[in-house]
Amino acid sequence: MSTSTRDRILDAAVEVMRTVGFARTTTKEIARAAGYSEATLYKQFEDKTDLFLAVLRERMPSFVPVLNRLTESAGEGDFTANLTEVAAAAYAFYAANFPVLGSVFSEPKLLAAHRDNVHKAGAGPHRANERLVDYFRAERVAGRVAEGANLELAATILLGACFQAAFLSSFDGRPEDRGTLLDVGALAGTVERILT
Amino acid sequence: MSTSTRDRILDAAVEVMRTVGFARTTTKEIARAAGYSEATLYKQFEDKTDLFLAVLRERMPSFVPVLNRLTESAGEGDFTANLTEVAAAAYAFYAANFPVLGSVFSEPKLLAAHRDNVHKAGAGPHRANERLVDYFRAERVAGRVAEGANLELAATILLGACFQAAFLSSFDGRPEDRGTLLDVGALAGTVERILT
DNA sequence: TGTACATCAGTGAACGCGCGTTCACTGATGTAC
DNA sequence: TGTACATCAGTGAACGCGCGTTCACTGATGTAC
Repeated sequence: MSTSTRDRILDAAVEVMRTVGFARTTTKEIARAAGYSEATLYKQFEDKTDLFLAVLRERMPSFVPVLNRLTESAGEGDFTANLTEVAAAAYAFYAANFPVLGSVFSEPKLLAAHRDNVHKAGAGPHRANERLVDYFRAERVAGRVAEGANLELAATILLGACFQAAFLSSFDGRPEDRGTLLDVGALAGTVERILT
Repeated sequence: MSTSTRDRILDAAVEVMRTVGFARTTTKEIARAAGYSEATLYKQFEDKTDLFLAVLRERMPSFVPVLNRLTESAGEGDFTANLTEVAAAAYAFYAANFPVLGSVFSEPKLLAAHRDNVHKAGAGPHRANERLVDYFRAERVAGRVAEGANLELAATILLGACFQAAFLSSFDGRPEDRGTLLDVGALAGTVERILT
């Protein structure tokens, strides 16, 4: 089972975006990286915007599966360890994708189209917050989260801290130094205290 | 005292960036918005990158002054009210500037040059976190913050929550709805509890 | 005062370049009889 | 089996356009005598 032409183009596009940046991601560069002529891109996609939207839709990973898995096994494992896992996954995701995510804001038309796509699919960046709240709710049922706790705020705090730390390390050009910039363990501990 | 040609160009550039987006901010558009010919841009700036760097350096506001003022009057006023003020200022700043800030990631060369500029000036986005820690430290001296509190984490939590909320509202295209997306008062209260 | 010249902010029109996009084409593979 | 034709993934070369940039120029203002 070899990968399709379309898949190879999408892979090439996301690689070019990551290496030379969104603004320099031209049809020529994508074709070159994919090993096809530019004309082939236009057999697979209507135009450049269509190709970009497909990359955004089909090549952006997510850490929502981590949240779903935790929700299913709520009440099990060490609570702090679970929160640490969420924070680490969130940080890794944001740090890996901040440059691409941010770049989309440079083309308002593309951003609007992507937002509509994502909205129709019931997805979007706010989805992570909602799913984290779902997990907290499940833990509340399991008795590990207090009744009066502000779940939305706790989720914003946990993900927001990871998001900002990822932004700072992307800005400094070193997306790897997660340990120095954010102590995910301490963050998890603090969020746990907020929830209990 | 009329504004200089240079100032008018910078004002026009930042306006165009905000209205049509970074990718569509061409020399033609800037000249048009400023009321000059394109040639005039090149009398004031070496090239387009030089102009963009000047915009980033001289036209990006900051909420650091808010933090400095609070630090100077540490121990005064209501602590929660102070934290709420910080959160509101941070949210307003991030929401207003996220599109431009994010767009810079689309041009890695520009990002690197801006990072160096900002680094030489002793500034940068991490500066807000540092100055907030300074404020917390001053409040610790004033007796309103506990000795063992993790000040860096508290700062990341406060600013990170604002940052992510600003991102979400920018993504949804409505940078104004601060009230619905983030309860700055509840956030301030939670951060205060972390610190005491 | 008038006159000659220097300075300087600003411009119209052109430039080469690289972009996204298209078109007529090729050559390999599959199919019918 | 060979032959004639259809299909289809992929391309080389060109296209018009809008970009950033430059150049020779203008016309108003300042200055010297």
